Amino acid sequence: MATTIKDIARKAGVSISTVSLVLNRKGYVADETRDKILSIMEEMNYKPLHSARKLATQKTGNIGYILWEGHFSEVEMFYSQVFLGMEYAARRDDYYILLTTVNDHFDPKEDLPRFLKYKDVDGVALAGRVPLELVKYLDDNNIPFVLIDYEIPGQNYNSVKIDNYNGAFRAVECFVRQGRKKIAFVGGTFFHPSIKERYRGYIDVLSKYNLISRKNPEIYSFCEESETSRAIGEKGIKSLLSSYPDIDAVFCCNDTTALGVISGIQSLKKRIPEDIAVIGFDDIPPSEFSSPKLSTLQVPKLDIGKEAYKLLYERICHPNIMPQTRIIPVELVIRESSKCLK
Amino acid sequence: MATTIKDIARKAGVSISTVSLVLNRKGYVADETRDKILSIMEEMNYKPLHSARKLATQKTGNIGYILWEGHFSEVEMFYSQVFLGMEYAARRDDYYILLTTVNDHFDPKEDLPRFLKYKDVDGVALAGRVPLELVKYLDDNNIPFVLIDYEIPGQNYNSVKIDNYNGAFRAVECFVRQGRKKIAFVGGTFFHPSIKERYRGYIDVLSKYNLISRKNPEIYSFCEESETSRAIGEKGIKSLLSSYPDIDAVFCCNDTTALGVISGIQSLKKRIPEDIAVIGFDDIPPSEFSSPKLSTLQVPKLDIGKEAYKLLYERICHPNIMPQTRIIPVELVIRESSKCLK
DNA sequence: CTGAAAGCGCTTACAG
DNA sequence: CTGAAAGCGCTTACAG
Repeated sequence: MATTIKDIARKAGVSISTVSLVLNRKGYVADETRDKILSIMEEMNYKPLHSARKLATQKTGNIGYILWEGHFSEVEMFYSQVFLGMEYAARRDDYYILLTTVNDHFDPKEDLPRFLKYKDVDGVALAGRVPLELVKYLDDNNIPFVLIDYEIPGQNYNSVKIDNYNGAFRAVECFVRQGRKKIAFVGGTFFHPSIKERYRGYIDVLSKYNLISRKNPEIYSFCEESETSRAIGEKGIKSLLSSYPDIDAVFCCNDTTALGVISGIQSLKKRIPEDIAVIGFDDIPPSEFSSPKLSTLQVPKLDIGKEAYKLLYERICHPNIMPQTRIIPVELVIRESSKCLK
Repeated sequence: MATTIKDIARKAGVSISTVSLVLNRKGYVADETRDKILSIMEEMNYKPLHSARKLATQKTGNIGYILWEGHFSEVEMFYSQVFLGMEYAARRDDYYILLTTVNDHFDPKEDLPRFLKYKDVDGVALAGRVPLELVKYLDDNNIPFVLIDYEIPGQNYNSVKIDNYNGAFRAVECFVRQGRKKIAFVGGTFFHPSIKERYRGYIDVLSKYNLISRKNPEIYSFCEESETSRAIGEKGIKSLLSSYPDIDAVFCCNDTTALGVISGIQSLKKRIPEDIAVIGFDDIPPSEFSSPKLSTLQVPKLDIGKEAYKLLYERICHPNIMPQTRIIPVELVIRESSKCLK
């Protein structure tokens, strides 16, 4: 048998109430008493039993982390890193993070994650694109939640976002400063708000520098209505180059796509960055090892998880505070694929 | 307030004991009573509170899943998929899986995962290479555990392994059948038993077909003492080809390495599979999209997780059963990188 | 086959 | 500042 609060109380010659008070840093306890109890706890290696605590406080001590299955199964380490960031942050408050996935076809009656069905979480983080019905369910049932890298138009929810617009803006502006004129965009479905925002940043730079205008309305962009992949990147750039062989820079909606773009450019025997410069978005691990190494916008994944946790935690503690949005800045990392030409 | 066992009992006109009995499918309850209770539960959407249940049964209802941080942060989706497999299997018994990472430098006093420190799990799955001290800790403390894709020499623990040897054997034999003679191996550290086994399979095929022998002892293998990566694959094949330009096939310790090998071969302007055939191991998602598409040994990741769960569960229920090892078969998937030549 | 009662290990007003 | 007591929602011998 593990040692319990009773054992501590007995050994310290106090009641279990007092032990509980010092355990929870609540109420007034004489310094002397507190120190004694603390040292006995230490000595006996006492750890309160979570299930007992949860039963008494009517809290679950868990947070759910829900990810669309497609995201989890693909090359995306992105949301796994965000998960880790949450898990690190949650240690502070002894929260456990329960990870599960949901499908596209989501019916709240059938597909509700177990931890929601059994009310085993105090709140939920939704990572990336998730079914609307799920969000609605959480909202209707007053379950605190936070959206990560996703937003629902017209709704004001707790959310943590990447600074997609400014990141894209900076990347494309960097091309312009290098004197590049024909800057293409390769991406996936705009169904994901992040991609849309990145595209918006791209367009705004072109406008700012008159690279598109009324007399020059051509936009070199390829967007496939599907999840991003290397394959799409390769296909996209090949398609663009066949129509516009003088493209000299490509901004990609993310690194996965960019790695495909690099392959595509190389298979056409063009040089990177001499002929065409490439910048991605996300900074996934392979980007550092690609050849040439991929320039990209570094997204601090662990920080995103951490912020998401903090937001969610606040909401759990104060259910009535206003929903907040936190924008996480990104950093432009210039590597070989967009090096400045001499 | 959610509905409790009391509410059900009152409405059914029975005691909470009886409700509990039907909840747990225990003891004898009159069919009529049972049906009535069941339908009332359904009607009131009753779900037992896990923390209360856990407190009463002295079980935690959780299983820990521990992963070396390096594995989680790298390109490896492998162990995430295994995790998913466990999570699916665990639904059957209402177990939650708690995922966390550990570092290389592991001190049981400092770095013990929270769920172990607080005794919040009934058992633990160890995925891939984990610190020996951790395994020792679990063993010493009689905490049920299962090793996934890892083994500890000289120890007989519950474990789920990939059929590395036979997979490798089949892949290399496939090269031989195509008439290839100079078959190379590119890999990472043998510190990981799986890689060692794959190498063993490779060598045994060479011996079987007299591709190595006393008068022909040359082995074309490159193994870097580090974690595998695309970079290592690229470096490895370039190094091998500079010494042995007539290599006509490469078996790689895993797909990540193989993708690097492909880049390396392509940068040297050799054709795949005409000049050199390539086979990897694991079947990670990018392998299907590489150009050429990578032949590989498909490892059923979800099944591994499922088996690991089952093994662990049995062990939790029957602490004294003998440790078992389950070998999960793999399937050779021939894609473009090792297509047969006409 | 069913119910009353004790117990799991904690928290939390409340009284002093 | 501290303790006695009730309570959180369940399970489990035990008695009948």
